[in-house]
Amino acid sequence: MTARSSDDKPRNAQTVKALLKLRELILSGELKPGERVPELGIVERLGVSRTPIRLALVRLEEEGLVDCLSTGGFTVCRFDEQDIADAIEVRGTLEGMAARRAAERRPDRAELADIRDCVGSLDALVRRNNPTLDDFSDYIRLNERFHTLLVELAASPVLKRSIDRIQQLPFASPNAFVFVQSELARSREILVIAQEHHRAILEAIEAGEGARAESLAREHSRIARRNLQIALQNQQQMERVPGSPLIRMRKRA
Amino acid sequence: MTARSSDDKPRNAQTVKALLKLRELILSGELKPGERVPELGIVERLGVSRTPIRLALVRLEEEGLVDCLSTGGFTVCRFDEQDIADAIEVRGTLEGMAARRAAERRPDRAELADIRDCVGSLDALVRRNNPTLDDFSDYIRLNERFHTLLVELAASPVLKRSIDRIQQLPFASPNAFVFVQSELARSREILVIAQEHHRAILEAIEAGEGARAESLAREHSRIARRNLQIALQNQQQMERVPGSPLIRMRKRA
DNA sequence: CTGTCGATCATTGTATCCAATAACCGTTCG
DNA sequence: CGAACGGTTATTGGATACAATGATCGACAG
Repeated sequence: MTARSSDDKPRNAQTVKALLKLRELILSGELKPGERVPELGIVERLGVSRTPIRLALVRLEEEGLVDCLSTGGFTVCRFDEQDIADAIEVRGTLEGMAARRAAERRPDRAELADIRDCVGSLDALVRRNNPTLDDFSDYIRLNERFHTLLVELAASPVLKRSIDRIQQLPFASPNAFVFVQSELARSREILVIAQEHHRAILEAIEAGEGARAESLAREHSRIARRNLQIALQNQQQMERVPGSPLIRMRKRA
Repeated sequence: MTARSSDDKPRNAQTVKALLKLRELILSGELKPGERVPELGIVERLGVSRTPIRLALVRLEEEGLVDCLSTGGFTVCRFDEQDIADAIEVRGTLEGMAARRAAERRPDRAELADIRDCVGSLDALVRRNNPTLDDFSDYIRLNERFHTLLVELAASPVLKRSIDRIQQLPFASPNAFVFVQSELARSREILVIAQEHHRAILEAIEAGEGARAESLAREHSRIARRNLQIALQNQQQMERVPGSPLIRMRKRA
């Protein structure tokens, strides 16, 4: 989609701009859930003609961020707590399948080099007694890398695509709720547990233990579920979840 | 997407036409894997202007049937045997999650009525000693219904959407390989086994046995995997697989 | 013969316009 | 007050035109 020609400017630069900006308007809450996306308003706002905007909206619909109306046009989608939890679980289920497939493939030394390095780096990070904000930043980067490498080890384009697609929902990504950990009194402990999962998943893959790898990867996604529950008790944290304006909070009786 | 106004003609009738026709051209092999989709050629062929065609192509890209080129435009995707097997497995994994979630929800009598009827109808069908072609037709309809109802019982829009998306690949649908069974000498036996799975999945859901339901649903998708293997030995059968022109057959050395 | 360059043509992305239809508002009636 | 209707305005889908760029072909040089 970000089709790039030789000078690195996409051939469809206006469509890319429309897509990025629209996504931003939606995720920031400027375009509110349930409201119609006003094409002409976006035209004025972005300085792009309607055509690329309409192409971008079709893509955003496939991402799950907008729905089309029977009368024409699009509205911004809304998600509730259950949707978030389910998205995390779908990701965990598919990553579980990726871990199992990775183990079943019996990857060789060269294939495992990157993920071993990554787990080693995560280990060194987690071993620090008082994690700084920089440490947390590094953790987020390496965590994402671990998940990416895990999926690549499964060597299945179809599976990767399915995982990428659920992760188009911003709150479904592996790092979506990691920030919650950084604010807990026992934040280091949770890092320790998460890293134990990473390490054990790698170990299971190395040993060709598919069922173990799958179970561990699915349990690993439970950390995000736990963080979701924590964030739900804290409005300020919930506001920091990627895509939070799309999330309808349950009314307090 | 098929946004329909009050008189049942979609407001975007040209875009729908373009989408349906393009999909057909791709799945029938008229637009060949690896080849560029010629917009103007499609304009002439369908009698639709370029705008709806381009909107349809973006949707087909999200379906996985076309890829965009860095130089602009789209090419038809190609899949190999591993992609098919993986698509079936992703579907099975997600349907496994659906079955587990359905069981965990403890649905009441009313919620289970439809799927019970469906399983009952499948039972009556499978009990016949010599299945006719009409029987097979009914089987296909009821089989699809079973899978649809199963996913609905999970009561998760996010999960349903993930399953719908993998099923956009034609060879990943629950019925994609059922025809292979109709041509086997022991075709009734395979129906019996498949129906045992349906029945047991329902039983597990009724009993709230999530792990059992999940395992059964995943094993159930293995029937399609088996039929894939059978079809791979038989060029004529392989040609009848939905989307077969997209599939690159392995060269015989 | 092969590679490079330039010209031409075909294709695609985008902007703009037109027409259809949905939404909104005001008025009237029960 | 609420519902129905009609008129007006706004919005969206589709068609078309224009410009940019990629692909192709022929000529020339090494």
